[in-house]
Amino acid sequence: MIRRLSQARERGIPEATVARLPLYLRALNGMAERGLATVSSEDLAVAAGVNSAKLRKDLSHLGSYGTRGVGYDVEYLIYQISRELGLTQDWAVAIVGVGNLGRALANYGGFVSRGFRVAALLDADPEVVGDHIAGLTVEHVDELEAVIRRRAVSIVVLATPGAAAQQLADRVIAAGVTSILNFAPVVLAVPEGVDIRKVDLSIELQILAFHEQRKTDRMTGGPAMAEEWPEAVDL
Amino acid sequence: MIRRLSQARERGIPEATVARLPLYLRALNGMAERGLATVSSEDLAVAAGVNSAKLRKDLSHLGSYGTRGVGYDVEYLIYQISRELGLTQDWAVAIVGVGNLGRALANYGGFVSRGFRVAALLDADPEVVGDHIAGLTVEHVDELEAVIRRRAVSIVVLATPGAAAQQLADRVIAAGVTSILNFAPVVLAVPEGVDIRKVDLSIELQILAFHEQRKTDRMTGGPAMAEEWPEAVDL
DNA sequence: CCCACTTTGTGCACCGGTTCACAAAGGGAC
DNA sequence: GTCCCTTTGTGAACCGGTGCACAAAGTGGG
Repeated sequence: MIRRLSQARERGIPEATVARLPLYLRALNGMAERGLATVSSEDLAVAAGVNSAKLRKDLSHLGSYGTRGVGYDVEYLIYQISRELGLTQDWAVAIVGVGNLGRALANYGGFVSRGFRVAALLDADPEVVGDHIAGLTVEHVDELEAVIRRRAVSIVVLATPGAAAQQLADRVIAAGVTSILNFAPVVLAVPEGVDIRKVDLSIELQILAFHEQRKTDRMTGGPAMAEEWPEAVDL
Repeated sequence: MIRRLSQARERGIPEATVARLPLYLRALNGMAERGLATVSSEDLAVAAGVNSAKLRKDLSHLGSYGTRGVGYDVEYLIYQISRELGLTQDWAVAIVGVGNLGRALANYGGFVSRGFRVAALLDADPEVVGDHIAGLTVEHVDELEAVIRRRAVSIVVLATPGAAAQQLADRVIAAGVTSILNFAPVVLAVPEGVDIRKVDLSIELQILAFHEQRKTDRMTGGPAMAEEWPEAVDL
């Protein structure tokens, strides 16, 4: 991949920084609503739950948008971060799978607020097709490719059972989509150039359980040598 | 914090490894269902979507459970990972906030499957309290502390609007809960020793949008020097 | 204009995590 | 028992990201 860019400033923003920009944006929007004109890195960092040095380094990757001795202009910084994240344009999102989760996502206000527009709902169940949810009519998943093209969908949210996810991912990718948010509990195989993000409720709970166990173990005096495969269990 | 453990093997499992163990577990369960007795690090790594060296190093933190020249015993490894994650015990989970998302979570099968049991649903809306969802009756959030104690809840899922989340977090922590899965779009402040995990749909979409913009920019020849605050916008 | 004060932007040391590459260990054939 | 093949477990180099600490830059008061 060629790395030559016309900009003098190299535009390689670290992934970890990108993941935090939405956090800063949210904190800044709260501040703008409360009428603050400027904010220091220290205050913004506290509001976003990070340390101030990290915040300053993150922002420095976008450019030099602060004023020493003063801080950052709230509105200006909101604009710069929004632009960097691509939220100044509007993104058509299709939700595939209109079960409990798909419905929740369709009705979730947080989507619409910032540049995202739910443009289509699709499902395979004839029982569900035709339902009206969040101002949209559920379409049959057979129409997937046509809908993606017609509505200029660029981001697809997969909220289907695990078994269907890979096949659907293949189809949306074939239809030209390169950004997928996957809620199905499977590891999707995708070609180079396609971005997948995964949200897995069950994994999050398991991570919590690990730490919870660790905490209670500590109080009750450790795992009591339970290192071995118990006799009772059958290999 | 005292770091003396009776075990010879130091039990400090890296956070990154903990986050992948559920992935391995899922892949292994699939293999067990298909009747595989043993699996090599290479095959398991492919199924989990990681590289095999990483997989082996991850598993080595749990102990030396493989056989050189052969691979890992599927059932045995399932047991070891489950035990490490604390899934051999059952965890009572309370879901606070029974809106669209809370309902979806309550009905989500993936919870129950592995050691987790939804033990309570709570909401502030009198309209919702008393509803029967997934075999449970929604209780009023005033009962929060009593319910946590009575049902021995150790993990709380917050699926409320952002405005209510911090206050509710404070209450569940005061009631003795130290593991929280937060879906509300706010940064929660919590004391030392409390584990928070956050799932934020809007942030995931924004990260996708960033990369999507980057990809389309590349095709259309870059951001065309759009570095400056446009004249039209009012500071 | 100059000085004291505030706050940004960043060089640098550090740290956790990833990857490579290989020695060690076990299995199976003969 | 010996040899060859497979696959694990891990030392070591590497890499991205974090946090400290400070110089540079700007503000406001006198």
